[in-house]
Amino acid sequence: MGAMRRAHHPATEELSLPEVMAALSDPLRIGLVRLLADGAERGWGELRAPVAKSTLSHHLRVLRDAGVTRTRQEGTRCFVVLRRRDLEDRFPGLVEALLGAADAEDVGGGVHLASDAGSTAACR
Amino acid sequence: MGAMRRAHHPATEELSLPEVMAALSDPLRIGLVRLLADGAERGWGELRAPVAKSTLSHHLRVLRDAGVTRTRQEGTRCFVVLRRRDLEDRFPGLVEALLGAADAEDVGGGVHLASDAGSTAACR
DNA sequence: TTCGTTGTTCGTCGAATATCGAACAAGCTG
DNA sequence: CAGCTTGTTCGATATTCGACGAACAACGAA
Repeated sequence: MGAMRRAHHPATEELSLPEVMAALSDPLRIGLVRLLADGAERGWGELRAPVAKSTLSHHLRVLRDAGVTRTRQEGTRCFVVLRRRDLEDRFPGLVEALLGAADAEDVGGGVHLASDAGSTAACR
Repeated sequence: MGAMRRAHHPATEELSLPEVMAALSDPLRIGLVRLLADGAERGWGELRAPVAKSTLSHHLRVLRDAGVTRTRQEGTRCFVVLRRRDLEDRFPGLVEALLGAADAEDVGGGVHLASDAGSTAACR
């Protein structure tokens, strides 16, 4: 793939509150964070969103540049994980509050895993 | 003044998480929210920020439209107050987390009250 | 009524953002 | 090596955003 040259990944101390807030102000990106909320590392290929792959790549980059997620590359594919610990250290309670609110109104519901049946209606 | 026609003020149930997050992703607006964090209603004239008044008006509008603040008009001047209760109802913990993080790194420190000596160095 | 005060709105600019399709690059696979 | 898969990057748009100064509107005061 495109090398993902210099994946950047800001250090914990470098996280910027406005930047993180901005990264978390897009429904699609909130949806991605919700998917990653369980702490599991997800493969790019598992992610399904109603946008072109280049657009999804862009959003994942915004999250990564802001320090919200960490991307790892393994062979041809890459994996994403939420940097929950780092975020909690710098902005205590922020992610939890966001996730609570986002779940309550299903923000970013268009984003789901490949294994999911139909987004909201997971079971049955 | 410019009438402030149809101040809009979304109802509590209408608050949008992405919109609120976006409103809170600007350093200057975060600074304003920090000023209003004590729950006190502030007059427009008390607010000091390193931008033109039209720009400040714009930011206050963004906050109001997103439902973060409420603006009241009294005669010639208007007053602003943080809609903390409403925000807490819809997005529990969000404002508190934001304020905690913002205070920790003095985000939006350029915004202060007219009575403040020099922003950070309040006393002496 | 004529000012002065106080904010809002307008027009404009440059920068940033969201999106897409196409081209590209880096690893596997055959 | 040739080809496939998987993402990234590159334009190209269209939209939005932040900022400013100037014009405007509403109210109180002289």
